[in-house]
Amino acid sequence: MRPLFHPALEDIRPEAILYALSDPERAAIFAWLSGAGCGGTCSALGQLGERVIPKSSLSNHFKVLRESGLILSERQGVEMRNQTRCAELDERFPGLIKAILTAYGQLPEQPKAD
Amino acid sequence: MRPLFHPALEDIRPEAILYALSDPERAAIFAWLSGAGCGGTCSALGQLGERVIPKSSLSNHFKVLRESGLILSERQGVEMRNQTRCAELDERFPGLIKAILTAYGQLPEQPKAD
DNA sequence: TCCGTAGTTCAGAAATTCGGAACTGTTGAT
DNA sequence: ATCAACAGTTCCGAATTTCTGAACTACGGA
Repeated sequence: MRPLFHPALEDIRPEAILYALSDPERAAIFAWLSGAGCGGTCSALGQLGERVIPKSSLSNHFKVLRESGLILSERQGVEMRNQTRCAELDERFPGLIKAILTAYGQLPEQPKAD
Repeated sequence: MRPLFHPALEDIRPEAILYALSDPERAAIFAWLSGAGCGGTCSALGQLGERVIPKSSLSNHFKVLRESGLILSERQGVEMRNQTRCAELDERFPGLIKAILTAYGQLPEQPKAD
């Protein structure tokens, strides 16, 4: 397995962030990570809405979030702990993440972990 | 030519906005429209950065912006006047558009019309 | 009516995304 | 040490989406 790539704060590009969060499934994962203080793992995520997300897709979602600079992933034993980079991001792009989460929050659908 | 579709304010979805603006070319067009108070047209746009954007691509960019709810297009004689829906949008998604434009604004590249 | 300009639509090539199956790496049990 | 189970990744073919040149439509002026 290749080592995980995380962009440096100054290399994070707005288009990558918008792209990553333009997928409602990914946005829901990110929102869930923002909420759950602990480092969320793929398997802890369970289901988001109706659909069961195949694990290869889930893995890809985390990869997109990671490489866009939205989250930090770290292997911890057998599982992968993920946390948002919200504080850093708000420094670089003031108000952006919050505005996006708020925008999504206005819709009925909520992320729900089982 | 089919009549132009514009979503009602309440039908505008955050994912559509993020998707539309996750393309730097489209974001630059939108930023340019936000700046230029007048209704910008395709041909007034000229060039954005290095690349000359083919007009079919340009037409498609405007369509994506329009159908995501970001801009209002109106035929005026032979040309199409476009303006942003910033005020409305800020009501529905407070702070979102501004934060996105600010995020892009931090990068060196500027939209430039010839 | 005929021409030029502004923009749209069409269609095929290229690129991207999706997801099942196989694989890797880690832990714990025997 | 070997094995099994589990968490997640990678691979790769199918489906979808994007891109753009060429053809087309719409309008205005001469």
